[in-house]
Amino acid sequence: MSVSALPYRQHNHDACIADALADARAICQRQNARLTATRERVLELIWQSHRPLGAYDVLAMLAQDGHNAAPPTVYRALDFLQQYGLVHRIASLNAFIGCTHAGTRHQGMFLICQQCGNVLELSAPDVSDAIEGAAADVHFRPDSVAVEVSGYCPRCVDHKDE
Amino acid sequence: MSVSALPYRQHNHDACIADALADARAICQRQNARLTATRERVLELIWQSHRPLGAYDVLAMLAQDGHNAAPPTVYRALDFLQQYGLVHRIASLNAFIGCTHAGTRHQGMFLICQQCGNVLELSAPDVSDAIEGAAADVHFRPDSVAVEVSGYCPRCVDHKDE
DNA sequence: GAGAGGAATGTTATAATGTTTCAAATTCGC
DNA sequence: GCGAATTTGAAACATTATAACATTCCTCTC
Repeated sequence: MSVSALPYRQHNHDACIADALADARAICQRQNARLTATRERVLELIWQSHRPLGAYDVLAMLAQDGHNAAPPTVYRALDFLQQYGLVHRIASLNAFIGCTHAGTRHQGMFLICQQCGNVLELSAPDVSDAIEGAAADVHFRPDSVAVEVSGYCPRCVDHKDE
Repeated sequence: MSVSALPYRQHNHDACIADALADARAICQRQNARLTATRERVLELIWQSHRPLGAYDVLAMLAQDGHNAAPPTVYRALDFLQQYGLVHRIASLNAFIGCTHAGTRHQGMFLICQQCGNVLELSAPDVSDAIEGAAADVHFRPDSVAVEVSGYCPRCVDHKDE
């Protein structure tokens, strides 16, 4: 819950990882969910950066550990992590990213930088409200919402044409 | 531009198709874009329902026409249609749907019914504004926005537990 | 209306992403 | 420890998407 809000700013990323893992352990314990070694390792790998990772990227990194895993291993771990709100899947990228609001009730909005690939997850109540409102207007009942915004982060917007 | 706003309501769907094709022809002519036979046929197929179609679904339907096409044919046609705003890709479904706001400047929001599979595209200025605002707050410059809401349409919300 | 140049399509192969299935191992509650 | 349930392993397969290169078609110019 203590994670820096701005991935593209200088920060001690090891702290991001450590925080995320600590949060995950707490969340799983509270819900009697088993954060097994594989699952934890996958979460750690996902958190290596603020760039989303594909399932097969994770698979390759596991292979470097000497863990000779097959695709289902990774997908299962990712399913588990998603279920407990520890990672999100970015549909437009077929990739996964660590959740920066784990444990809190939220509906993510993702700002994806086309240049550097970093993704910032925002919790934007205004956006959620507007979506709920628009859905209610046509009597649609939302279940899950994905807001994925592709564009340029503050660092990259200036150097776009170089 | 004359298309019914509510896919799951009774309507003369042939009119949807005819309108969409007429709009497409006008839009392409205005921009000197070639709406070739294949492209038009793909658009027509996409419009067969208000449910999104996968590229390989389109491919299979083309095959029934006797058109022995390969995947690139379909993907190229879809790319073209997307480029001119005639279809949208729903990332969370890996599928494509006819645009109900073709020709107008808009940023779609998609309401996807988990039960019946119909998709309603809304043009929701409130949502767009909220997203732009939230992005601006963190100095992010949006380029393209995808809002995909999964849930239950009015028709299905009542019969959900049967 | 011949021919050059560009756009569109055909064709083959392959890459990337995700799932099914069943067996083996581990963990949990008793 | 023992049975049940959960988790993981392993092999095969399904689905979605692209690369690369050849060919055809269209348009424009002369």
